[in-house]
Amino acid sequence: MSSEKDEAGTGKPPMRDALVAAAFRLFLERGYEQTTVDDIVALAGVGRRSFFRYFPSKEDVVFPDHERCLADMTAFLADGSDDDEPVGRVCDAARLVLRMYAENPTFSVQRYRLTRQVPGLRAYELSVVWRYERALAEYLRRRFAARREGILQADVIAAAVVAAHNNALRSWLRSDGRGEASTAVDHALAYVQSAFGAVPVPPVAERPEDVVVVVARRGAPLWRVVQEIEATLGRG
Amino acid sequence: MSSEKDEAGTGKPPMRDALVAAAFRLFLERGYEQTTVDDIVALAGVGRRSFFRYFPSKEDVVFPDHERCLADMTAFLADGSDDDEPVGRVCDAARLVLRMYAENPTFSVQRYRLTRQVPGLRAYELSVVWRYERALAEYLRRRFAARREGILQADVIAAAVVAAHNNALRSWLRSDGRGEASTAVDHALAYVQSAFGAVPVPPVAERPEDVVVVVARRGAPLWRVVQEIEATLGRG
DNA sequence: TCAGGCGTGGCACTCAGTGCACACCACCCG
DNA sequence: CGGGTGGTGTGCACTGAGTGCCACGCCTGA
Repeated sequence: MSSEKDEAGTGKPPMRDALVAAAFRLFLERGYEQTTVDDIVALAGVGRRSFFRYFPSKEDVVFPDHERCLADMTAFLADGSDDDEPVGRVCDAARLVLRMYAENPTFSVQRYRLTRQVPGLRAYELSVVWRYERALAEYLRRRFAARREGILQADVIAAAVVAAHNNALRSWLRSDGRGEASTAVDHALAYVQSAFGAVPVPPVAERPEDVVVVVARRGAPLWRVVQEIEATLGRG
Repeated sequence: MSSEKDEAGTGKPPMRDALVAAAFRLFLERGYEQTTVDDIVALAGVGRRSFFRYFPSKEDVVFPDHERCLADMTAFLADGSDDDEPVGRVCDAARLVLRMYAENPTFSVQRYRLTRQVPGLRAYELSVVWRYERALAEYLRRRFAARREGILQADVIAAAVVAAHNNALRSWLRSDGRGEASTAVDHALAYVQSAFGAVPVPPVAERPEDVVVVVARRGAPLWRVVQEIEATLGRG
């Protein structure tokens, strides 16, 4: 094992990457459950104890960058101002996750195939996704603190955003990472935004003389009302 | 260990129940992770091997009835006719889960406290919830097969229904199972139904003179407009 | 009475994960 | 220069979950 120095100032320990690479080689050629941690460390040429220094569990080696991504998302949500439209903000936060997947399409596709067929990994992925969802929900709870049903709305909208994101992400992964991932996700998130009323407003901002009048029957489905408004406002 | 006969035709093996009882006694008095399977089988007076005959893993003993409940939900969804309103149907399916929790309030509350503080159990619960969500989503996918965005809508609505249900369920559990669980869930599910268009509408439907007029500046954030409408319509 | 199924128990084994002690290396300090 | 000192990698022994296998008792039907 060459004791390589950390080159070019990237703070990445090379050993960690070596373990991920060795793990995936074995997972792909003989399956996740058929690979023991001993196999991985043998191929990587390191001690078994070191594996658990970098990854708390065998499953963690399959999701090596989610911890960082979750931190990025939390920071992104904390950075926002109170002028941000909340639902749009959490949609943008979800796009951060997509970007991480899109950075390494082949790796992401391999991991997707792995998690699809190994129940243990699927369960682990659920707990990862759950943490993203919690981060979004906590943000929305703060932003909706004034609303009567803020907590409920926050949880539901966070779940919907995550579901839409995952739907688009998975369809992209199923296509072997061909095509542009972001368009599918944009489309899916737009659906959620339309359902929950918040639509990006950016371009039209300065024409205060334009006024829209909407007449709605009390008891009408809210989404129909929103659809009308969207149509009237000239987008959607 | 008295070799009791199966009384009154309930198809329940007594050994299974004895294991659940022994497990929860130990979990509550010394914690989940501090209790080994050996402890459980010793208290229940059975062989260690028999534990894994009834429960595939130590975690399963905490959720002894979810398997049956999931089967009930699947059957319920399969039984429905094509005339059912789909979103209403999945909401009713979610209420089945609530009913299971409400059948044993004290047990449900104990389990809730346990899962809240043991990460491993939380992860396991996620995979249980995921299976419910999949069942709902599969049903909606079938019902929405004709829609352009049927798959996306099915996944998003299923996630929203589950999130709303869980939000209400947890608030009920946090109150130690006091009060009526169903009212909170009804309320939460009504919010989801209003967001996704299928509104029961029953009582208000016949008053076409109730009209809401909203005046909005073009370019105003749509979510602000929606907030006004929600307030005016008297929900939210 | 014997044959065969079934529920159960015991035993040994694999493997993930942990605690602990030790070795090595860099850097700092007197 | 010698001796701390902290971080990082390693070896070892141990716990505990989960599994495969086989043997035993029990019940049932031929």
